[in-house]
Amino acid sequence: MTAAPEAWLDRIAAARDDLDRSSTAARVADLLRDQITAGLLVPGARLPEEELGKAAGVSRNTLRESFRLLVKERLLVHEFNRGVFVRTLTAGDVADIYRARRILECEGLRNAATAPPEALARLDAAVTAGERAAAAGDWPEVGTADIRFHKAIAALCGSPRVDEMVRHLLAELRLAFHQMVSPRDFHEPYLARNRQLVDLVQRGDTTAAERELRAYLDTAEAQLIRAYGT
Amino acid sequence: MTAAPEAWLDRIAAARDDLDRSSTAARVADLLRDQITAGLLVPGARLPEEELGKAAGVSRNTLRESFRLLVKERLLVHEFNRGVFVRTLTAGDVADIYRARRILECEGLRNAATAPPEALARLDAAVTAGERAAAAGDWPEVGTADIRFHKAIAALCGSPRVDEMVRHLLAELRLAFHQMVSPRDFHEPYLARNRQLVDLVQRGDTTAAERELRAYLDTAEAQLIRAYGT
DNA sequence: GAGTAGGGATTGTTCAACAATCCATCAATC
DNA sequence: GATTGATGGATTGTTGAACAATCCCTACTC
Repeated sequence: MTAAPEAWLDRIAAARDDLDRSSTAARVADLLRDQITAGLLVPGARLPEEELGKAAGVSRNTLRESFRLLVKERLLVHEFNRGVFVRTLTAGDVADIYRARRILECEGLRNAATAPPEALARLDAAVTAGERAAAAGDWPEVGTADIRFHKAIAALCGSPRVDEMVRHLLAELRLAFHQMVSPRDFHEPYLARNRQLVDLVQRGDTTAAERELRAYLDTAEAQLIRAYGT
Repeated sequence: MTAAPEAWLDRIAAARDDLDRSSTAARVADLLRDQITAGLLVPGARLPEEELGKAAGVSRNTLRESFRLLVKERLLVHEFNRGVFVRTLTAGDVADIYRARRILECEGLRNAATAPPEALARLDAAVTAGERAAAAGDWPEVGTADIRFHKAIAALCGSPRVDEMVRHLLAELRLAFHQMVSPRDFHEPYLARNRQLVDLVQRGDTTAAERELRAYLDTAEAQLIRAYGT
């Protein structure tokens, strides 16, 4: 016997939105977002309406709706009468993103004691996935697992709005990641620190965990800004 | 002699954006946002494309671009094939907004010690403006001064991204404010508490200030949710 | 009363057109 | 030689019309 008699109905209901219930503009935005976070669309690249619309198989108007969405997510910038471009982060942007991350992620750790067990489990799962990907030499996957880990930390706040903020912050940060020379050199040192962080949380020592997270973010920020040169 | 030889050039560059550099879609979005935050467009109201486009003097396509912006700001909701509506907050939404506010505003207070003096001055200015508006019986203005006060608290973080998050949170919250019966009854008790909060900050007692702010937000949230009934 | 077949109204999307703006190029001026 | 001015092509900004898809109300049937 499966769990509840209506479990499959719930699954259908949950997946309902993802089917047709979305406009083409939203789907094109998803497509572009994927290309950007995967690093295929590099910062500074221009997105011509006519050409891109033809490539995506949508009209200019629909494409422009997609652009508005991604501009609000700070992945694209819109220069009036000039077009839209993939955002290029300044060193100031990177600093501000880390400022916001420190606030939201540290708050997450402070709420670790009262967080539901499945939220804590997600922390461990993300770190484990990162370690496994590292063992397999799949460094891009290490990167996404790392991002999942930090989303899970912030999710300890238990706030959908905080979740969304962090999702946007980390998507933005990917714009900077792709200017790093080697994904491996950037991510490898953090594998052990992530594991240590989870251990501290599971041991209930949130104070030490927060101190460790701050140090973690400080060094990552410094490394990123150093690579930026700006 | 004026300061640097290029100082006026910098001023021009800084003011450059504010001129004509905005699309009609953005201007229409501003218009609608004003109507919503002023409470003239009530939650649940439907915004028909044809009719509204005619009223605003823009085409449907341009109007739809405006809609996308406001949907991302969570002031409108878009139901596929049904249209866009002014958002109606649930009790859960209100709770989540206050959860996020607690995080960001308390963090602001914790940074009060290292914040620049003009940021602290803005706190005092907002509270004073609220007191003056109350004396004049202008209760809507008391409300906007209160919002300015809380934006100033969060601004102590010194992060543009946090500023934007809080701006959106408070804009959303206005959707709930307008369901309150009397603006006066809602805002009046908080005038004295705001003043006390500023005093604590100026005295450097950020711990007491944070405690007071939490209590403040707790009661405001409870009051709002009680009025909601949901 | 429950179910169901129109059918009008609204949204989703495309297309074509034109004005406004940008940008590279070249010419003219001092 | 460097700055300014004019030219023209390319791209964006915005509009209007068109049509398919969908929703929702209504009238009808049983």
